[in-house]
Amino acid sequence: MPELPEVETVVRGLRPLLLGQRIAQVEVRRGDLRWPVPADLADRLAGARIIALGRRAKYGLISTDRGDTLVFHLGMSGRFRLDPDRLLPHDHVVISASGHRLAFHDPRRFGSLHLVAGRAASALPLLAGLGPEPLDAAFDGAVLARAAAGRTAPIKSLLLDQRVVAGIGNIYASEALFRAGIAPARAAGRIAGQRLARLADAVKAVLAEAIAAGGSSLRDHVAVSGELGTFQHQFRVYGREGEACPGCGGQIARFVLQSRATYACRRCQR
DNA sequence: ATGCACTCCTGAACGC
DNA sequence: TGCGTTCAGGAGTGCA
Repeated sequence: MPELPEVETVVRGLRPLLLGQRIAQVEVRRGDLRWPVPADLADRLAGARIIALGRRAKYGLISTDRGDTLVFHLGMSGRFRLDPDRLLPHDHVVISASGHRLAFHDPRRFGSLHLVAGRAASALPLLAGLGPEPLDAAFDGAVLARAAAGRTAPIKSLLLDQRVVAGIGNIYASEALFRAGIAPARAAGRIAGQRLARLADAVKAVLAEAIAAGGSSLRDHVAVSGELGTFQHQFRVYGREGEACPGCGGQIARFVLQSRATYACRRCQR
């Protein structure tokens, strides 16, 4: 569930708690997440001071004064529990810093923790293949046009391809396509450049609004504080099968596109 | 190179 | 009430 806005919300919650703090201890209680937790993770983090927190695509980045960056991915059900009274099942990794204790909690274990040398997100091999950040100026209609040229795959697949643009997931793909008036199944290579420019703008708008709302809390996402995001109340099509389209009043359709639930208005989106 | 089905995992929701 | 089934989906893998 966590897409870019949710990860951004989590990082913004972690930053004031952790910035400048020294990590006292890291306990790996269960290491077989989406990828194995590095065996030396605890040793390399213990005693280090946290000097920066950031985000790249759906990855959170926690850098230390030892030149390492702890990279986390929340997968679908990952979250951080702040100062837990007691540890629960699925609290896989516990980070104890000077002032706070954080448990990385992930029932489905689609999330992951990595430790990489270096600090600049662009230099981290793990993140090397990612496309531009959608909210950066470097992402625009021209980027989409280049990626779409000659492609017969649905435009929604392109939005979900992290090599094309990094951070969009299933929910915001549907929302952005609705705002741009483009049918999710339309072949990417058969969309005019002007419409792709509109799509890039729609991506930026929906992500920015979602960040401002603290992300979307459907099932699993919560901020570090425990606060729920509210953007799910502003979805125009996602999860609204059969409801009235905010554009034309017709019924919003749900269909499966490449084994992903997809929501769209057949009349407004072409 | 491209497209796409499959896979991992668990809990919630649903149907009988 | 209780059981079994379906669904949710990020992203890597493998095949056509």
